[in-house]
Amino acid sequence: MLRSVSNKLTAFPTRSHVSSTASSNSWTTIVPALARFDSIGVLRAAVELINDGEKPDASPLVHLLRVSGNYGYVSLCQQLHGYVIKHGFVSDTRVSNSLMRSYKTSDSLEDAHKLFDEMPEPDVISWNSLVSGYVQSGRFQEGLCLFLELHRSDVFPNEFSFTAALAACSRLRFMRLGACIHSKIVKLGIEKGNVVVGNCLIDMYGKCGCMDDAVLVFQHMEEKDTVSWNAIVASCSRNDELELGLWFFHQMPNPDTVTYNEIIDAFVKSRDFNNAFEVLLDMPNPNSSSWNTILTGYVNSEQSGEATEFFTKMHSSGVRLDEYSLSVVLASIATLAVVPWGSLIHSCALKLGLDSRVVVASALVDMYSKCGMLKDAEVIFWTMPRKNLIAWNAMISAYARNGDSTGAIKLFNRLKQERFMKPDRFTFLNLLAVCSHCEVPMEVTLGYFEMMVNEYGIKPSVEHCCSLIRAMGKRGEVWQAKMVIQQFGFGYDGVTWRALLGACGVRKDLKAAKVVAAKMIELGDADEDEYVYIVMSNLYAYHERWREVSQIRKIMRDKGIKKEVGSSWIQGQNVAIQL
DNA sequence: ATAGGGTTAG
Repeated sequence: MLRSVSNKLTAFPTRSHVSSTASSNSWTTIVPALARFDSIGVLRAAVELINDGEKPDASPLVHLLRVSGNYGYVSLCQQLHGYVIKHGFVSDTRVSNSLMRSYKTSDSLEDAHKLFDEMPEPDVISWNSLVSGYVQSGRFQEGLCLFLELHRSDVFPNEFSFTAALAACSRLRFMRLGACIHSKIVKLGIEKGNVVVGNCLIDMYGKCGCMDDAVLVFQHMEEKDTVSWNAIVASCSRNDELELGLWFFHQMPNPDTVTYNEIIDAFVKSRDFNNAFEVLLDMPNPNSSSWNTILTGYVNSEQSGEATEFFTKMHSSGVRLDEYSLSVVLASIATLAVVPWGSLIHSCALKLGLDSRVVVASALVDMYSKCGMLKDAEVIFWTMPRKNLIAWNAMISAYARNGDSTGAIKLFNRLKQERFMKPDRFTFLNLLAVCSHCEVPMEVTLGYFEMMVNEYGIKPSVEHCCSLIRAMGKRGEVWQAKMVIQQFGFGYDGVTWRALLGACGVRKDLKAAKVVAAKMIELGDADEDEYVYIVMSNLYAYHERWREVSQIRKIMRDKGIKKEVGSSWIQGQNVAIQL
């Protein structure tokens, strides 16, 4: 954690050649300046003051740490940490807590946790700071574990302790734990008189799908602020209660940009793009989010063409494009696989300086891989300054999609070596998919499946099992695959049989296919039926059983099933996005 | 001189 053993703070460029302004400064003038505004100039002066031998006490140090943390000067924070240790400030919880905050804001959560572990007597603020650090960086489970640990410690939690924990429950859809925390809050008498706690409760119930409880909390709040109203409107929109949401909206005293964005989102979720667009044009202060909401709506409802058109409109209207605008439009381009548009957005990202943001870079990896440009995806991935699990998964799925099982497995092994990074169900989904599609030995595939269940405690989903079934079926282990289907209780799920039938089709195993097809017809899912007929007619044709082929073709004609003509999705012309 | 912790939108 500590890199500097020098007595001087060197991380921050000081202006030693300039006639020192520091001599005229002192902590009495610097501290109020640091307190009033985060300025690099004042920070520089403070660092010079320390290097000139003026010893700060706790308060200036707290300010210094806050400002250097806000600017992301990790190295300076680390050197100040050294200073703090050397001059015996570690036992000062205020100083240590502000050090923790600096590490958090400069994305060094691990350093913050280490410091926390070294603190002799962490107080409730230290705990809250660390819990919220985990929650804010998306590590919800770890945050909740710490929160529960706080309850077992001798430190007494306060209202601040609950808000981050509730936020984590919201994101994880942990309704039962959230409700437990709610009852604890009521017991401690915190519920009334704290707006933020109430807001978190509304949000938690809303995100967990408990609309009624969200409304109850809202109605019982003695004091409501804009966030409370926004949270209840958001809960309505999330739970497809457009009318109720509008009802709250019309009662709201002072709607702000977030409120209007929620209303846009509510319309978008009910596929009412006209009203969404009308709100966007009528609202007082639309921002990037307002536009992004509609853009996301198009992508989510699989209207990629509309999405790219809308993006062009955003650009020509002078809307400030942010990392979300770019990542969403990249997702729509990825489904269209129009390479020139993708490159255009890539250069747009470079120009805006957003290309190394995790969401943008992950979207670029995904876009290039869906356009079949694996090498470009690799370059983006390896040049990312920070990678989260989504980025790793995007790259593994890039290999999987392009049939490179060696690449996928290699990258998976790299991921396993990463500290603080744990493969999740999506990682294994891609890994198992590539194993089932390529010539990966069955025992290797089974090994990953078992690793997922035993080592990482991930419950296999239908999709995971389908990959396993496909892998077995392709190797002629149809009966074993049938056992997997039964064993995991997916016997009534047409998708699993479909996977097996597909595998039989690959192996040209007519005998096994007939058994599986009969099972699928018995389940009677219309969409699956269609697939059965196509696979079976191809199989009969392969075995030159023309009588059966014409019988099946007749059934297909009667049912109006048509065979899609195979074609490539990659497009390479007609640049329609104008930037 | 003396400001370490919390919530809502894509």
